[in-house]
Amino acid sequence: MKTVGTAVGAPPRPGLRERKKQRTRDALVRAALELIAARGYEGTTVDDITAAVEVSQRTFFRYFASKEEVAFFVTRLAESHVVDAARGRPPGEAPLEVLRRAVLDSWDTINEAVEQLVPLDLHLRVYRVIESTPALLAAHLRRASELEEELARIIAEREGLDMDADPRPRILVAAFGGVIRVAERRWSTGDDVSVAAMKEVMTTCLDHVGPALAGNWRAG
Amino acid sequence: MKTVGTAVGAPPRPGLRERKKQRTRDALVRAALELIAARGYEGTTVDDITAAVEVSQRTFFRYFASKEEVAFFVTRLAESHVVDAARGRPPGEAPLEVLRRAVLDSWDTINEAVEQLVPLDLHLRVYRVIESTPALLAAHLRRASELEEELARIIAEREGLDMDADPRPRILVAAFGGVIRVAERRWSTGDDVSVAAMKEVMTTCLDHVGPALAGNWRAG
DNA sequence: TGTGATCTGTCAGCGACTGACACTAGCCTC
DNA sequence: GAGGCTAGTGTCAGTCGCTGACAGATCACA
Repeated sequence: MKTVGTAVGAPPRPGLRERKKQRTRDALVRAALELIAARGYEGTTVDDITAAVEVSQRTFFRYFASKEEVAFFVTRLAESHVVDAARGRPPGEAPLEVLRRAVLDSWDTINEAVEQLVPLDLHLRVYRVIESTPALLAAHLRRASELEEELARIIAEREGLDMDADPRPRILVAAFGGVIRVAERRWSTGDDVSVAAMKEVMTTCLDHVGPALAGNWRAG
Repeated sequence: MKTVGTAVGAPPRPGLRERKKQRTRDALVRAALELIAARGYEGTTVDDITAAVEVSQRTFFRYFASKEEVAFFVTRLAESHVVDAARGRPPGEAPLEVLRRAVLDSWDTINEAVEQLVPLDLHLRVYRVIESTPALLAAHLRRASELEEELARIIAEREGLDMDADPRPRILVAAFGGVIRVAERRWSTGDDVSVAAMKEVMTTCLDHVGPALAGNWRAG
């Protein structure tokens, strides 16, 4: 009984108000990312962003809890895709394989979803700013640790374990997460920033974990 | 020719000025940690801290770059001990063993050094605040990642590798670091907060990594 | 069309942090 | 021991991120 004149089952087309909100939110995100990519994070004030979109500062903070949050808007999208992919893995699959496939397979849909919002190139430039800005890097790592907690929950549930009694889900995910971050960094600072390259870097990094943990590796 | 009246080779006793600085720095750290442990991080303003020590806010920021920094003063001590321990490991030892021993063996000297500055119990209470305050947790993770970078450098050097060409040092350290963080958290939230308990938690967590990464672990 | 819920802008204010300046106190030389 | 030099401190003013309170505008819906 919310709207009239729309077919049952069809997604009720949002009203004017909702669409307006969506538009200003998107405009804020785009302006923010553009400015951050160009002038850096600290070099961009919230007033700069709101001036570009012609809204008040107060409005900005009604959409985003902090200046940080807008910088991670796209990243957030990617994270939710990974979680969904992990949830969708077939039962019985080995835990590490679940994580591996969740990350690798979700990349295509991630890029597609990102493009809807901002150019992929812009996102990459912002990502590099995140990696090189202490305050943002800290926030990024905290977000990553929250994502790991979520993934650990999924693994624990799949395996029928109590996360607080058995440390293995968190351990696996923590080790995995550490490796992913190394791979992310190698990819974003490398020459080839294509999706294929990203997958390749991830794969080789993951393949190195076992051997790296096992004993002496003089035989490079 | 710096001072007169002190035997050659003896550490030149710092002048009155230097001692005064040391005293206010220590007083600020102690007051800050006490307040943070009692009222939480956000509940403690810099003005609260400086009022307790009777110095101006400006002085605080000449000693510490940020409010965060003072919260990590003790943590910082511990970190440097771990790095030193890793550097002191005998050549030829396997990389993972270097990290393991560096962390486990340095704990005794860490606690000793911490006690010089503040009661161990206070440090533990502050640590729990760090873990439960988003802003501090983020900073903590960033610091940890810097520590990992340093450890990766040490490993790479020991093994005669170029860190930027060979990802294995960073991968190993990242995986290791992830596990250590899980162990830290398990320990700090558990009942037994003794050093022995800490070592035991670390050991069991580290022993789980290999098996956790390897395939299916239904056999609990 | 009018009524009520939502969204927005303005304003005032807090807390972290910084630059500039003046003042004080330990240091060092003569 | 008086002098100047330097380093440490306090005061002040200002920026930036962020929030609560209020008032006016805008949309939804009967």
